[in-house]
Amino acid sequence: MEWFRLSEKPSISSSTYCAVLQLCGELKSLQDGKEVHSVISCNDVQINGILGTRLVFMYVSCGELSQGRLVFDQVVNEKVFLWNLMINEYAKVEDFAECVYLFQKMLNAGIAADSYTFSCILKCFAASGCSDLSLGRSVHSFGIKLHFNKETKFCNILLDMYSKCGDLAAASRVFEKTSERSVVSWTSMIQAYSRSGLLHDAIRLFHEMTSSGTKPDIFTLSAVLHACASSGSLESGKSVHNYITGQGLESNLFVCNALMDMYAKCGSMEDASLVFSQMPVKDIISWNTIIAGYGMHGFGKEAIRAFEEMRRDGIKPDGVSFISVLYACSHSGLVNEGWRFFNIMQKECKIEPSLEHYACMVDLLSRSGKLQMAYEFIKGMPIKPDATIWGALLCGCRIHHDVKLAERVAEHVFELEPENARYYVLLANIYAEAEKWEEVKELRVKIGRRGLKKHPGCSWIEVKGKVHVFVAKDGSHPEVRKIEALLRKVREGMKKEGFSPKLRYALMNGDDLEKEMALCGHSEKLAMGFGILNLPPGKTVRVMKNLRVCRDCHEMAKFMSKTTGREIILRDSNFFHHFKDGSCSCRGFW
DNA sequence: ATAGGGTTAG
Repeated sequence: MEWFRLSEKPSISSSTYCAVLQLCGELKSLQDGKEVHSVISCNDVQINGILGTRLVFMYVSCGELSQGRLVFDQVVNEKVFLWNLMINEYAKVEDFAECVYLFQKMLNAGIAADSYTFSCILKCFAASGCSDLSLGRSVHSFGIKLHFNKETKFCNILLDMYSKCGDLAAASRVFEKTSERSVVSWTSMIQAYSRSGLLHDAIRLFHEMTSSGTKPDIFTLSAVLHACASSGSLESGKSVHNYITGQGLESNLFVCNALMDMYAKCGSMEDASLVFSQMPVKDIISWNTIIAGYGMHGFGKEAIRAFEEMRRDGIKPDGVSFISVLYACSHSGLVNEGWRFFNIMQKECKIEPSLEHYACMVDLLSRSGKLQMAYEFIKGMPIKPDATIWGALLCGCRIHHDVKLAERVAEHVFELEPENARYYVLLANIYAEAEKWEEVKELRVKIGRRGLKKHPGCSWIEVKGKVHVFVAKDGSHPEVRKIEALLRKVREGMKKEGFSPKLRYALMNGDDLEKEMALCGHSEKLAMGFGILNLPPGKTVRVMKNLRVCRDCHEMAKFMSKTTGREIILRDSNFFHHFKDGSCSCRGFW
């Protein structure tokens, strides 16, 4: 710039301006860039396509998209590169409409799009997760006409676009047709299965990939570990871990973070903390993952200890760290500690609490029975509470059987999210547990009228590498008779020791025997029974469930852990229960 | 001269 300022302006050639602008763009110095632009204007230098491109590049690199667009509109541009530059910028800020507009304008101007143009526009489709896929499809077929489907990169971005827009079948077709699959193709397809909830297909594809000779990289490993984590397949996760060690990637930061998360979500905090302790370098995500892991398992004290250790290590907690530690407090009933962190966050760390933080606090208060205080807390929030905030209080009302307050809270929830079946089901359960059958019926009608669907309860367990799925009241599993016989025996044993079935959780109107039968059909009981019958003696029974665990099942699990001498680890939609010697790690806070 | 996939909380 010094040299530029001193030089005789009229003698500077266009290509020199280009070089200087290029530099300004790369250094992101808008001030200098603007100065060069004004010199160009003052000296009446003609802004041709080449110089215009540099100007646009300089502005967009400095984050001045609208300035860049002004220049773009002024210059005559016949080069595809400049159009790509512009389209890519709009794709980055997810301005879907502008991307499409420029794309069409470009075609009208007779400029031939290249594969990069397509990748920019498809990236924008993917980012917006567009519900209407017809545009994406037409861009796809247009790309085929130009034979871009021979290019692996083009296919990969297409695959990703379909996957992010929720069309798994189309994504899979693209994958099948990709002739030269790269590691990115495989990773994207694994991710596509994972996104659609087909976690075991994701894991299967990973094994297919390794046997096909394509070597997974850290992106692939993170993706497959995430699939293991979501499905809770500890055995699959361990086999991936073995692969990682074999490749010498066991010290990689990303891989370790994903590994820890996998172990935590598969119910093994021992393995998670082992990975954590052996990491040579830890970042904030590593710490947040371990804190959240302890929280999920009801190890509140350990979560707090990790949080303090992180601060001693000189890592500044971020918003997620506080969500994790508050969540841990709430699942361990540590109300005072929770308040303390909520204050530290604001006063010491200067972090403005977000909706998630408020949700944690409402959860903390209402879970521990301070329902009225939680209500006042919501009323005093400086930002507008959303459905999850009121939903947390509604959950608390269920735990503490407060029907009156639940009705008031539900009004807020239904107003904010009228289409979410979860909340209607939650209120219906509160009514059912209070035996208010008329109200239950009314709500069921309401759910039906709105065309909403309740997710059926479903549990699964891994035995010898195979996943066995149980759905409530579903007798299709070949061993269901044997399981039921076992459960009946357990129930008799419980009754002898004075544990009566928690009939209010049968959620149905009927006589006691009917209720007891309904409770016995719960999917988590079936899965636990199957595990006890089929796993070698002494081996921990690990069961996953898609919804919250039922209270009666919780009692039975405690009892079974005592009579069989086994540990039972049960993962529900947001928490782990460790049953051992007749008690549970959650100590009632869930 | 430009490019594609991944890890935490809810």
